[in-house]
Amino acid sequence: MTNQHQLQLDRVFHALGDPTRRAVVRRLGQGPASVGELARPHKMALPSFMQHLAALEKCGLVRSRKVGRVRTYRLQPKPLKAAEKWMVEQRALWERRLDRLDDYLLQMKESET
Amino acid sequence: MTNQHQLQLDRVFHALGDPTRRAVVRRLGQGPASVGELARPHKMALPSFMQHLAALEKCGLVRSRKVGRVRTYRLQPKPLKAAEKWMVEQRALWERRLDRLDDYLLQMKESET
DNA sequence: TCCATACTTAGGCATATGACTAACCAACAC
DNA sequence: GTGTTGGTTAGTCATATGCCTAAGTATGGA
Repeated sequence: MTNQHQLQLDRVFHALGDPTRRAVVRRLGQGPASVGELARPHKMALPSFMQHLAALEKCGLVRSRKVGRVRTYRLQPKPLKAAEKWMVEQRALWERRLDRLDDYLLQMKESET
Repeated sequence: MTNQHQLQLDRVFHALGDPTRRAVVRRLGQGPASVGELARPHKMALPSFMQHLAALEKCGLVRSRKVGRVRTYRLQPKPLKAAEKWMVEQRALWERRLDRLDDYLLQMKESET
């Protein structure tokens, strides 16, 4: 695990730690959308909302392209997968340990007889 | 999805958005540990480190119990699973959409002939 | 050309975060 | 009971975050 990846994970998790930004990720799961479309459901000044978009783009969860005066955002799968991977790995380790613990306790129980 | 759950997710993701706290989670995956044990690998004043533990406990990722003068922390699986679930769901939606898109493009291609 | 649309930039402000030191308890261990 | 260990509280400080308003830019349409 390189430092770069660590920093990336930091940013991704931090980005997801906000309901507005998670809502944006959910929305973009349905397909690309413009700044205006994304902002509409959130009662928040546009510049404030754009900071959230910037955070999402900075951590790579999202990409944008401007055509004419419209900027369109789309979801980017890799960072989400990386974060998911981290959690799945953690859980795997944790569960493996509990399995070993079960074995151990089982052996204890058997050796009682 | 209740507001409570939202808030919980906010806190969990935020908690994971810090390398020190992720390291603690990884460490606790191996089994419970005391404050001192957890703190040792991190060159940071103890009170600073304890703030991280507090953050982890506040979002439910971790629980602690004090016996004598030693406080022992253990991992708590539920919130981690909740966060993982959110991500898996997101990815599922996103991939389903891409599948439909593939179908669509495929149909376009077929109708060309 | 003139106006509306769709963002963008600049700047300000309150609160939250993350780190520190210093001083403080509460159990052991002698 | 005196000192040591393990943790806790209190208080300070710098920076980051998240929101706002006001003003600016650039595109597209009439």
